[in-house]
Amino acid sequence: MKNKGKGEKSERILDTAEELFALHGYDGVTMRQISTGADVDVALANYHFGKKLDLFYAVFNRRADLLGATRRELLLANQQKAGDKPQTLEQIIEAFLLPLKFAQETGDPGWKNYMALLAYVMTSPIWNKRMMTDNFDKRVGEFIEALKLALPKAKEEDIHWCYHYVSGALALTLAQTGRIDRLSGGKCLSSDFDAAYTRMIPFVAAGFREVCGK
Amino acid sequence: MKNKGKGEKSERILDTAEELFALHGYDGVTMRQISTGADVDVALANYHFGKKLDLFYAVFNRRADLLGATRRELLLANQQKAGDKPQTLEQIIEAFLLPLKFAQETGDPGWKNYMALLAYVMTSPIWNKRMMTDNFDKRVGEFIEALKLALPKAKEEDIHWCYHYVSGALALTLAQTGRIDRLSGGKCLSSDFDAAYTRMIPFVAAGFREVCGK
DNA sequence: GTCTATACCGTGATAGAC
DNA sequence: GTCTATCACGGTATAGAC
Repeated sequence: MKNKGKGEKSERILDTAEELFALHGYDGVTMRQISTGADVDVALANYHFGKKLDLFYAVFNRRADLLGATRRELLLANQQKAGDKPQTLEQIIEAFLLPLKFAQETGDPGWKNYMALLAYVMTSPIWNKRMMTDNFDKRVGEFIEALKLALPKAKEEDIHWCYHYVSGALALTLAQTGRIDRLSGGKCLSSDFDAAYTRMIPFVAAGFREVCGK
Repeated sequence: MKNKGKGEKSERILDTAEELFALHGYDGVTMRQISTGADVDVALANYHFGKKLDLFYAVFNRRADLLGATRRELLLANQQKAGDKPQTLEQIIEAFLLPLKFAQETGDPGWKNYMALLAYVMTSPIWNKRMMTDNFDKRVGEFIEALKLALPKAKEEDIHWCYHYVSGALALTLAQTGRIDRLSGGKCLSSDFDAAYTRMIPFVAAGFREVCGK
């Protein structure tokens, strides 16, 4: 039976691959860079995970499930709290964003790399189609449904476009490009997820209300 | 003197490279794919543009100047129209977004590819640092200044973060990943820039007002 | 000056021996 | 699990045709 990530070297391969893929993209990374970074033999990644492409999927899927589960839990918990009334917009958006903030706060640097990887996949025409479909789209569907309940007057297209803007704002945040650092002369930091999320929630909530009606 | 883009083959190389880089990223494209796509010899791209990296820069810079100039013109025209009063938020945001809409409406498919390329560069930690600094940051500085005038009560950090959200929403739109098509069951289309821009303006304007104060 | 044919050499992914 | 060989492919330089 193939080791599914229990071995130490196996984990190191995933961690290194995650970091490098996040920074340089799939094609910008070689198996040799990964094995060198993980301090293992060139062939070991192959042995554990198969081809390069399968390693990429393994890296992406490792944390995807956990993220999806946390999002779902938060959304359901809020729904129970709200009882019969629809949730507020802010609650829904929080349930969507907070799991990423929590992950970041674990201190595991792997999560930071994973977020940049997620941004890469979200914004790539190629990878988005191949990878977001299986792992994320279903969960997003649940959010869209919650949004419809919270915004009963809204047209469906308007909700979808607004969700798209949230998704974009989130993706650029996850990408941690360092641009806001430059543009603000150091007053804001790409690494400051807390600053990003606290403003993002009111920002997008106001946007939703404006476009989708109160 | 080297041909700076006047020759027909030279243009074909740029167009093909633009399309492929936009879709697969820098490392995902080979010089041979580019020359095959442009139907020219492998060595010709080298002759006109030098190394692969220089070709990438040539592709990126070709339309960057035009885009920046149009943005500047619109911003200045609005400032003159407004006279002493500060511009409205909506005007500023429009001056920022409309040039991309216009470019799209020229019907030149190259612009569509360029937009996806721009999204790629904007969201990549590596390329953002290398390429957005020279070409775009100065112009963005002017927008941020205009925003400060329109939102006199705002803290500088708040403006920067809100600009960051706009930038993200825009990047994901430019990337044309096709995700909104899937999630909306075909009700919305990635290719429909008009739908994207008309909602984006009120969406982000409301967000700015919420976070940065009226 | 524009372009093609071709050759070079390094590097990459991966399979198979151990 | 590891080491090594294979073989294709990639970027780029050069020589010379038009």
